[in-house]
Amino acid sequence: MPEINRHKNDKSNKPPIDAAALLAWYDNNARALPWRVSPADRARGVAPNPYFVWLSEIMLQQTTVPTVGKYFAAFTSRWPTVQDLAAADRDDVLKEWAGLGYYARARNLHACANMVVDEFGGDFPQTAAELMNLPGIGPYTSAAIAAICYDQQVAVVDGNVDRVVARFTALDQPVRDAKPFVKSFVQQSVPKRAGDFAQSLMDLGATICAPKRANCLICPIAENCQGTKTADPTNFPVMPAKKQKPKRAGHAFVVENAKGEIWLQQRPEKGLLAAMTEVPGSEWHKLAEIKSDTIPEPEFPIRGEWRNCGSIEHVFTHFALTLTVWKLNSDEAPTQKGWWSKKQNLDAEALPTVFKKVLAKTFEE
DNA sequence: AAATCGGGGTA
DNA sequence: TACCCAGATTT
Repeated sequence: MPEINRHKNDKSNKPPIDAAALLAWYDNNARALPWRVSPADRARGVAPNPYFVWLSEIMLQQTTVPTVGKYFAAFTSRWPTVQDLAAADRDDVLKEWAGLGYYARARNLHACANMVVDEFGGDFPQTAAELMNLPGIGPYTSAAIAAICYDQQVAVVDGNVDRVVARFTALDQPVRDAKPFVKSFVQQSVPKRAGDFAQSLMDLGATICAPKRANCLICPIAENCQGTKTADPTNFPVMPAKKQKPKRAGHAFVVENAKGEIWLQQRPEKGLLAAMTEVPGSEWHKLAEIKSDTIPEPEFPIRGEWRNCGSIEHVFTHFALTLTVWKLNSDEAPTQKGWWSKKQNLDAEALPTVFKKVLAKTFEE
C-alpha cells in the first residue's frame, strides 16, 4: 500500500477561518489602544501613523500591552516623529528603554529610525518584503506593519495567532515545528481589510481564545473550529518538552562616595544587557561548572571596609541569577571607566532591572 | 534547529 | 511554580 504523502495538518482538510464573521466581531469589540485606529475610523479612511505602529510593534515583541503603555507614551511624547527619534542620542534611547527588556530592540530601534530617515526619506516601506530588511523587523513585525498601515494582504502570525490556529485546526504538534502551516493557513483567509483582520485575530487570542481559557460560547469563529469539538481546547497548542533553567551566581559591588553618588559603568556592546549601565561586579559563575555549592569569594575592586548587604535573585529567560551585594563608602573610583551618579538621578540611568534590585538592596540599610 | 536575549503578569 | 506575552537575531 503506497504512502499517502500528505501531512496530517494539510490545510486542504481544514475548513478556513470565517474572516467576515471575525471582522464583524472586531467592529464591535476591538480593543482601544493608543497606537491603533479604530475599525470605525479606519472605515472612514483614517490611516494609522506608521511611526506609532512600528514603535508599538517593536515594544510589543514578547511584551504585554499593559507593560508597553507607559513606555509608548514616554517615547512618543519625547520623540513625536521618526525624525526626532533618529536624531536622538542612542544613550537617551537606552535610558528610556531601561526596564522594558530585550535591549537589542532599543539598539535596533534607533538604527532603524536612522535608516528610515536616511534611506527612505522618513517614510516606512509599504511591503512586508521591504520592511524585513530593516533592523529589528522580522517575519511577524514586517507583516504586521504592512497589513495594519497599508492593508497588504499578508498573514500576520504572532503568539496569539499561533494559539488560535493551533486550536482551530487541533494541531497535533508544537507550533514551533509547524510555522509554515500556520502561516499558509492564515494566508488563505486574509481579506481586503487585511489590517483589521490581523488585529482582530490577535484581539481574539488576547480576549476570547486566551492561553488558559477558551471562551468558545462567544467566539465568532467557533463554527469551523476543530479544537472546540475536543474535550478541552486549551490542550492546544501542544507544548514542546521543557527543560530546567540553569543557575548562576556572582557578586555586585556598590561604591558610594561622600557626596552620596554611586559608581556606574557601561556594559560591553555585545551579549546580555549589551551597552546598558551596571554597577561593577564579578563574573556570573555557572554553578554546575564550579562544582561547588558556594561561589568563589569576592575579589573586591578596591580596598576598604566592604559590607555584605545580602543577596538578590533575578530570573532571565535562560538562567536564574543570585547576586551577593556588597557596599563600600569611598571616594576612590573602583574601576577605570565609569562615572559617579547621584542617587536621586538613578532612575534616569540606563539600568536594567537586575541592577535596580542590587541598588535597592543597599538602600535598605 | 537551537540558543540567546528581559521582565512582568497570570492561574 | 509554570506558562506566556503583537519575536528577532545569532550560532
